[in-house]
Amino acid sequence: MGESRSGNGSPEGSGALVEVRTLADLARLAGVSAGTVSRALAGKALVNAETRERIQELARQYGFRPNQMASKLRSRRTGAIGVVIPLGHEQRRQISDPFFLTLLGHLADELTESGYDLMLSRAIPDGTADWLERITGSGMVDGVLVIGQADQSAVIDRVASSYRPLVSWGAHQAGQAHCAVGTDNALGGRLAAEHLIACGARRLAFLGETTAAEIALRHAGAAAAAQAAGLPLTHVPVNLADAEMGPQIKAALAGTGAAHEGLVCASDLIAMSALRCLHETGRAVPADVQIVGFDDLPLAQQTAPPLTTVRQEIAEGARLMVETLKGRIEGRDMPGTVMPPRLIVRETTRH
Amino acid sequence: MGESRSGNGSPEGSGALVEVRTLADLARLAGVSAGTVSRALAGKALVNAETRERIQELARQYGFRPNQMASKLRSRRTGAIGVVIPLGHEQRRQISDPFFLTLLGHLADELTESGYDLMLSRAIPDGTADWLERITGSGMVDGVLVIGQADQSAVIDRVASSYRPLVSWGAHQAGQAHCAVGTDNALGGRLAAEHLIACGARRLAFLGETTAAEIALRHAGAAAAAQAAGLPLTHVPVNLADAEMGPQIKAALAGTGAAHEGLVCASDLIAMSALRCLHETGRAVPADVQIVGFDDLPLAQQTAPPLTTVRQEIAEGARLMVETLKGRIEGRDMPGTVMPPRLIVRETTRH
DNA sequence: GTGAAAGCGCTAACAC
DNA sequence: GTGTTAGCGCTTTCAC
Repeated sequence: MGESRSGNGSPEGSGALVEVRTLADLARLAGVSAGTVSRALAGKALVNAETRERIQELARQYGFRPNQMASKLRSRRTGAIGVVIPLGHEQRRQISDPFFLTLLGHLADELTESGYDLMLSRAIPDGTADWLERITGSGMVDGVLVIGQADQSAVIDRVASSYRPLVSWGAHQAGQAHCAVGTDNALGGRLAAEHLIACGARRLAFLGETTAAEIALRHAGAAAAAQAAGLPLTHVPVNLADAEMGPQIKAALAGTGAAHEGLVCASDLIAMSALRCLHETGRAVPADVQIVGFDDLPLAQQTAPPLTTVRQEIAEGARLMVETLKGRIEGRDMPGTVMPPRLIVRETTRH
Repeated sequence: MGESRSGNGSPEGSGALVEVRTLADLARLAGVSAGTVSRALAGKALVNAETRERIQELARQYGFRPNQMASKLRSRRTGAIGVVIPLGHEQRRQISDPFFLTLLGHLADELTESGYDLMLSRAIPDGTADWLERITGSGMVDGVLVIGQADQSAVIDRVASSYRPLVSWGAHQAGQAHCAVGTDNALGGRLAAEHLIACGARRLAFLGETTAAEIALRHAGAAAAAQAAGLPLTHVPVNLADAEMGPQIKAALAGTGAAHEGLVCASDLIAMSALRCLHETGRAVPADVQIVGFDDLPLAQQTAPPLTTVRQEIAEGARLMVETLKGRIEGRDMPGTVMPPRLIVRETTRH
């Protein structure tokens, strides 16, 4: 149910009440066949310019738009891209991560630009692993973008092995079968830790849970840098998705005997939380504790003090994802991309 | 182009390579008719339980999923809701407002919960006013949710007059024809200003551009409260969508001869910017200047000091929007809702 | 340049 | 219970 038509079915300035919902209706009005109307509305060249104009004008008057379902069924092209956010088990049933949301915004822009509609799905991988197939196999989309792999890399791999037009945002791991666009997370983690070390921090901690591959790589990079410098790096697995990060962070920071002087945060959001915890417990940033975030979301500039962070090129990443996907839809075998991260030095480190 | 099937077309553990893409294919395999397969897969009761199981098992083996396009065309029910974000002229071509993104996340949750897909469109109302009709009239969605009216209230009104299943987030204005869910913005603005006044602020300013009706109402509410108290309220029309809010705010605050003591901000984002500007220019919050935000986004708790703000119930609003839309899809004439705002006192005011 | 006809893959009457 | 039939509204050969 639910009317799916706009327009009141009457031509402007006329009292006639002809319902025109189909090509055939309009064809009758124009005195041509449905085929001609179809061609005219599609702007095909084979139609007499004058008839085409007339038909288009008529369509405008009656507010007629061809039914997309029928069109897509017939032409076997949906013009839509599925965008899926797999929510790992650790997360609440809520799309709220500002990084994903920002990426989503950019994807919406890129897809619209390319003439695609965007079908958004929130997937909760609960037991049965067909959350992705439900989208790839629905016949509703020409391709799929997966925002973040969470802990579902295996599922994505499996599906991608037989469904080509799929690109994910995330990490590249050894043996990974699916096409991904993302940042060099290990390098990012290393940059962050090295910067802290260069700024004089000696006791380091990494804040963030490492079930997602991306975060694990950031941690590994930071750990490598710490080891190279012969310094300790504590791992504090705070949960990203949670509003109650504060208590976790405080507990963790208080728990260790030694006060940490340098915090590598798995995301800007965690960094903001840490910033606030330190503020509340009376420790000065960057004088007592130095902090580096990850992502460089717009809000990283708005914190007080502004956040030193490892930038991911989100807009560029969105562009690449869509470009790569379009290539794959056309049958080309586009590779993934690893983008270099960039350290943005602001005021939470003593540079 | 673009394969839209997953599965490799062969049953698990068998070498057979039968392509099963249609109901007819599966019907042949199962030795029944297409109609029966359709009923079995839809879980209809009229099918022999045993045949149903067998068919479903077969479908699973071959990774078969009925084509949604065909299904929807035939059943005249799309199972999708269009979500549109009209970007007013003042904004960049980018969905980035964290309030909208947060609302979008909640809408995605609610719609998924109700079994609907979500078709996201970014609409740029450029000249021709058919950005909404393109969605309502496409036959692709059972209903439409509009996130924010921007300066397009007239267009939404016009479309809504003949397209019933439409609900927007935003303001209720006199003479408004479309169904909206939103907060009592004038009351919110009043609460903010009254609180500042009660906390001792005497020179007030409202930060935010008022082309969108919601913001205009917040301003009006604040202005009314100021007038009732016999106090001045300067209007500083900073642009919401812009990363360069900082300079605008600084210029505006520096420009006026008198230093403002109380800032009513049109959004939490503007409040964060103001917070930072004041920090940079060495004015203490809340000692010198007090600030009230609007929205109560999660990040309002993360600022230093945490933001006093006027809370909008975003999750509840999303739930209401979907509930209202579902009613309208079923033909009921659901009214809109005005939700009460709530002042959340944190640390940017001297309560 | 235009019309007629044949489906796209599915669902829903209607028979049996 | 299940098969058969007739479309959903459009696009696209194929004639003319």
